[in-house]
Amino acid sequence: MTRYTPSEIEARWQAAWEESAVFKAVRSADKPKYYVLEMFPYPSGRIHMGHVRNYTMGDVIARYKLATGHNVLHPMGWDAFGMPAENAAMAIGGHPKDWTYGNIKDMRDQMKPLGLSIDWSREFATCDPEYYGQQQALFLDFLAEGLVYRKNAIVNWDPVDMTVLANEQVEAGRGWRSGALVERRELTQWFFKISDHSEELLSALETLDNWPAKVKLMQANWIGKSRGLQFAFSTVNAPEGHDRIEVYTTRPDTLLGASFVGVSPDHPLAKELERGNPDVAAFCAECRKGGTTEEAIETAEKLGFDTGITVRHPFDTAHELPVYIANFILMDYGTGAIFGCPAHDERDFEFATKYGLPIISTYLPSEDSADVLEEAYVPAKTDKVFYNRGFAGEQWQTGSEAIDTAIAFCESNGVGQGVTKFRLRDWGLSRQRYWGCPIPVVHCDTCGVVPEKKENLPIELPYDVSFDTPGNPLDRHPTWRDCACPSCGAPARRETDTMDTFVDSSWYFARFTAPDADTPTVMEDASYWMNVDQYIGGIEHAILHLLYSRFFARAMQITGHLPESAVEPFDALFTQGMVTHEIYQTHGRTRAGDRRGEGVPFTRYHFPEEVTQRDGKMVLITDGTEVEIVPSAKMSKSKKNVVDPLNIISAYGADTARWFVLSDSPPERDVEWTASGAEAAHKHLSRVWNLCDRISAMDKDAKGEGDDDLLRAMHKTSHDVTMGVESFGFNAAIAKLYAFTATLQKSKASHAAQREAVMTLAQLMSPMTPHLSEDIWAHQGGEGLIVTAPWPQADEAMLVDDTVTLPIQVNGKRRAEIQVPADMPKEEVEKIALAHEAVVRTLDGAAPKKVIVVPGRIVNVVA
RNA sequence: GCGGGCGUGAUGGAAUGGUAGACAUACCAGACUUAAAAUCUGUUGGGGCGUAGCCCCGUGUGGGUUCGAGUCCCACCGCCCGCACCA
Repeated sequence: MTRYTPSEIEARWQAAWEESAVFKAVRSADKPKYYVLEMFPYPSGRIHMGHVRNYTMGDVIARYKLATGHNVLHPMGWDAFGMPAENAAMAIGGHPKDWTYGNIKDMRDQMKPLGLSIDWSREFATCDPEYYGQQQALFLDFLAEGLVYRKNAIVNWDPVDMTVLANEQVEAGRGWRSGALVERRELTQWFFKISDHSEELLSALETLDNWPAKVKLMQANWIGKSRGLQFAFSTVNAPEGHDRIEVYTTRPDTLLGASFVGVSPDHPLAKELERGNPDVAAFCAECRKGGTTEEAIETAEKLGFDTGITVRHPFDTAHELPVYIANFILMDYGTGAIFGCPAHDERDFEFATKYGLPIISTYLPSEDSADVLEEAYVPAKTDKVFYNRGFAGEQWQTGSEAIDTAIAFCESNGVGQGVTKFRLRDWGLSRQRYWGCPIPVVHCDTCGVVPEKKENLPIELPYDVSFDTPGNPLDRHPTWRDCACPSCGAPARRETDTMDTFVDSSWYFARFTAPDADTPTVMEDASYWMNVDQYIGGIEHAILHLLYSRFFARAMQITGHLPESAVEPFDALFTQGMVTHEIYQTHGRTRAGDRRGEGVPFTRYHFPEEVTQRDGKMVLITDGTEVEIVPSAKMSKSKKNVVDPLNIISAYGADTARWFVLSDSPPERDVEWTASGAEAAHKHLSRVWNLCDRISAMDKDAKGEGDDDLLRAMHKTSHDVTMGVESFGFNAAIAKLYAFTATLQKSKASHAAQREAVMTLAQLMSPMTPHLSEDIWAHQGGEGLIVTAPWPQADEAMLVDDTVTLPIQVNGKRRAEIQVPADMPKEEVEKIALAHEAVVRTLDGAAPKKVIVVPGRIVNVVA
């Protein structure tokens, strides 16, 4: 008997696949195409279990589609620009380019042993000039089309990374990567006009039937559509040029409940007043300070400054309202000014109470409700309420109805107009960094901003830069920075900002369809391969990456780089869970002389390979100290709860790692990596291997028993596994494979039947454990490679048994079961069921009222 | 606050409205072995009885729809995630 030695067989079959070029994607008309893509990795230098899980899922789909007769495109690349490369250069010296390409080589070497069905001939990195040069070409086309523009803007400035961040990259007031508190700065920046597509990006979400509802919802919330009324208050005693204050409201039905007008500290009126009044200036400065931190937002008191200015109510010009500068009003939402309706808004209520402003209700729960409110009355917009100060529509109506009628009324009476606003703002793409795609424009004193000529692309990054001073090295690089104006030829200055790395990942999926083309895409290839049929990645990209990619697909369609059919580039999206692990920790106290002081408690973390189980406790291998176990959490280097895929591959083989990451949990949920689970996966693969050996050694002519049962089980397994793979039910599919393996192990069937069974088992396992499957296939004399063998078809006739076991319920409780032929008529089943001893006993002489027979399923007797 | 999701054995989790707990882990018992490892076999939701068997209870809690509910509906409790001074 031979032994299952993955290291040997895995290398052998990987070589065989490479030699036969089975994974090379070929365009041809004879087969349907299938494009499966996993979100490409950042080349940090090491693969982790999350990568293994992500790519294994994609691989299962890709191999399954290959076996079911598709032309499969399954590419891999590198999201290679970004700050870690510069940080590494600053920390350890060296050059971002060398660091990045070194990491790519390392990671490719670590990834190849996984045996993924990737067409490596299409590989590229976003830092390849051949890629980012085409990105620059795209940028120029977008510029010509008005999809990208330049403006002065208040931007989020990350003081640690010394760069600008998009709103999407600010999390709770901190930079998404550095964690530093974000500051406001005013700079001239490049922007993609994504906001022009807000409506489109929102409404098209409805067409994405195979996207998780959660992701669609998150995008919808992010785009943030609201319908409301925009109108102006005329001011009474405001400075010149401020005779009107534009406000936006989503609740125009509460207009008669207005008791004050509030403007943002960044509103032009506030800024005007600030210049002439030190008190206003002091107040505004106070508001701007630290206003972006989460704590500040949660705890900040509503602060207001009475400007002394008043405005006239549009419906009653004799009625004047005070104008406050208020800290809770955001300049970049709506018009930066609101009217306050304390009766129906908690925030306004708090403000009004504090500053002694009137609280005027416009609607109440009922006609006889008291008109003095103790707190803001804020019912759901779908609730019907009584409008005691309504001005349009019925007295009794829902908030939604009232809003619609109020907008119509205001429009026809010349008080503003109904407008739709979006929360989504334009995407600022300028970054003051070196390691990114240079923005291909030139600043000329006479011509202004001049696009670079396409024939000069790519504008390559210079290699000779240094990172010894903070800021952008391109700014300090005269020979690169200084150039001739593409328009007039006079000395000019290259744009030294580079593009946000999210640009790089917003079209890579399209580039994979023609990775070597000297245009961004080739329409013929894009038309054939697009869309991505199945996209797989982490939920953390639910908003940013996916929204930007959807915008890019539209922009590329407008500029003729993608067919119209590709405006939604990802037909199906799957967001997979993380790989988690228990955390092992012990506690200690610092010794004398520690810089933290003496006797300070601290936590020590231990790698999984440093602990072992002894007498039912987890202890340190070195000295037997018991460790505290913290429940499973995302693998993280700092907590040391990591398992290196390379160690698993060398200990058990890639097939074991692949099998295990899919086996224990549904793919969308987190999976906990456990040593015993990995062990079990490996044992199972060994069992299958031994099974194959045993069958090979059988007497070829021996008669067996139970051939039919075995083959029925085989067909059922084929059916169940196929359903599982099709619906991302990998864990359930694997359970069926475990069960079938046990059946086969116990089988006494003939050699022919067992051989067929083990070959089918190998095929059904092949998307998960491709190397082992190839080996079994070869051992059993299978034709060609298993990867190209057609997927097993379950024979419908073999899925139904001749006899079935029917449970019999009496009043919904199971009382007995009977074996009957599958095709027995209902009446006869009913007769047998009612005659059953247990049924008779339970009925106790009572006549059944009704008998429900669900063929092949169940019998229920209603007494 | 708004929006969404989830609650099933010791654990991860199965279950087109049709026998709840598949499969795996863990535990326990047994076989093989001088012994251990490995391997194999078996048991394991709770309770009860007259114990080849049968009965009762059981999918967070309480209701409802249904011949039949883990699954559908309502309310509540708990946990998780996303968004958030958004006018």
